[in-house]
Amino acid sequence: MADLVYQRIIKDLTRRIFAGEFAAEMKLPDERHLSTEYQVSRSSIKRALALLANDGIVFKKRGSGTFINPLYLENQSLFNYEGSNLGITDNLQMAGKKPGIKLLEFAVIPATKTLQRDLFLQSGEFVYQIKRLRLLDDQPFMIEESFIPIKVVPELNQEIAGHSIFNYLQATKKQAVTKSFLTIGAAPATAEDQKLLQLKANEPVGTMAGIFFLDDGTPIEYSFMRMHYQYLKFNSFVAIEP
Amino acid sequence: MADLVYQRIIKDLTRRIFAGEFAAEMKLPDERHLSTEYQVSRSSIKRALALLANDGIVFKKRGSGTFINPLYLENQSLFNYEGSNLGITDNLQMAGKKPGIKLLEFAVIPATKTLQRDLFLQSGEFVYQIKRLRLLDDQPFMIEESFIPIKVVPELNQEIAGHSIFNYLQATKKQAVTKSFLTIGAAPATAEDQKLLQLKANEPVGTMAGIFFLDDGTPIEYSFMRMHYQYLKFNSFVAIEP
DNA sequence: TTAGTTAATTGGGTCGTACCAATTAAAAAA
DNA sequence: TTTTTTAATTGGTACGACCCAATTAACTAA
Repeated sequence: MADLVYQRIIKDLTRRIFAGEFAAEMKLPDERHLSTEYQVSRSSIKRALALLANDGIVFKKRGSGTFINPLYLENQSLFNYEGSNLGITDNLQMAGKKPGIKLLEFAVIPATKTLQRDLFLQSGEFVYQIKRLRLLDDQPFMIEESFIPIKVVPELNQEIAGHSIFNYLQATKKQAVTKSFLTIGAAPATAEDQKLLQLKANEPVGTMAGIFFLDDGTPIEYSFMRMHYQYLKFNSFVAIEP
Repeated sequence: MADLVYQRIIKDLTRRIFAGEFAAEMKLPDERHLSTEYQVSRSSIKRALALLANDGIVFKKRGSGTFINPLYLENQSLFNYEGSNLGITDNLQMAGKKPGIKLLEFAVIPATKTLQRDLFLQSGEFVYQIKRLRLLDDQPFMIEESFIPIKVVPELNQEIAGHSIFNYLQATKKQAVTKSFLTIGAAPATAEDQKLLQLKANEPVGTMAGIFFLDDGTPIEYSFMRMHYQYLKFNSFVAIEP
């Protein structure tokens, strides 16, 4: 993973940032200095910094320097899309917790109108309906209901659904889920939410609904997630062109 | 705008894509061909294509080519972020509702340690503390507490704070807010939330905390927002590198 | 024909140079 | 001292060279 120069730089700079090495000035050394320090070209440094800036970890001011985004230090996102997959399982491992999955339901149903549109299916096609409870260190935190077209993984079964489906796809078909379109929201907890997520009466759930795509643009899954509100920390860096 | 090479390429390629020039194969010419065609270096072509891929307009497959994302042609609005400003007011106008602002508090306070760090202020600098209730069609939906450095807009007063500050900045200083770093979450409603937002006992609030930046990277505002949960709908297109 | 191998195609990564543009620091002038 | 001018600093853009890696097309052998 870190065999590429710019990825190595990103990894190390991120580590140093979170270790507080630049906390005094909240500013990174200039590009030319980093270039000689890491013994790589300035181009590679620029590439690494550009990606860090794109994630909102740092931001650059021409003529002034590259500065650390202080908010990023505070809120290390639960859904910190690093690595090679967008799946929940993978990202939570990075948070240092042990992810778990409890399969609640597993069925095959005809795709509804909405699913046909969202997953680009023809009328009459079928999808898996998979309801799972996600755990962190054996503590439930999210209810996930997923719909996956049968034609994508005809061999899917309860055994596979008990683990990370994205990991299975990547292992067997070498197809990584690299894009997603999500809608984040909040809602009062239902009775089921309260029971499964161990919520008190007035505690809400965070919701995430969205489509996941393979690298080639194929929509592969529609998911609706309800999670313990304390676990919904979604960081977003938005930049629009002037 | 289009005086830069890669921006010129992006603009022209986008035009050609939507004109259907490549609709037959849904594939762009290879990078080396584009390089000679546009009489620019392959590096610039790569840069342009990388940005197009980043927006989900095309996707690249090593060894195969650069392909047009059919989803983008079919449902452009899904991926597009329109507008020239990030402010709440502006975006909600698009939803067709009439935005309103009720000023709750307006004060000048010394920047706290956290604010000093988040807004890159020196010790001893002052900020406006502005608490506002946001309305849509005269219906309250969000409590917003903002902190803006005095030095950015020394002339700010209660009159101005009663309207969109971002619009004021753009109108008077020609400085648009083009970047933001937000953390989205959910929380149970406090007594104040319930009163101001007319929430029932078990109904939660959505929270958004973040920094807003000018185009040049200057942090201009730290905001903490608590909104009626039905109004928290945050769309996010995430793509990671394979 | 089929299966396996090789070559060509195509995007990816790295390096280094050159110059530009915005900011800041230093120096000079008022 | 204050203001203005100049120089140094720092990120931005562009170019082109070189090689790598994944895919596809062409070729070869069974």
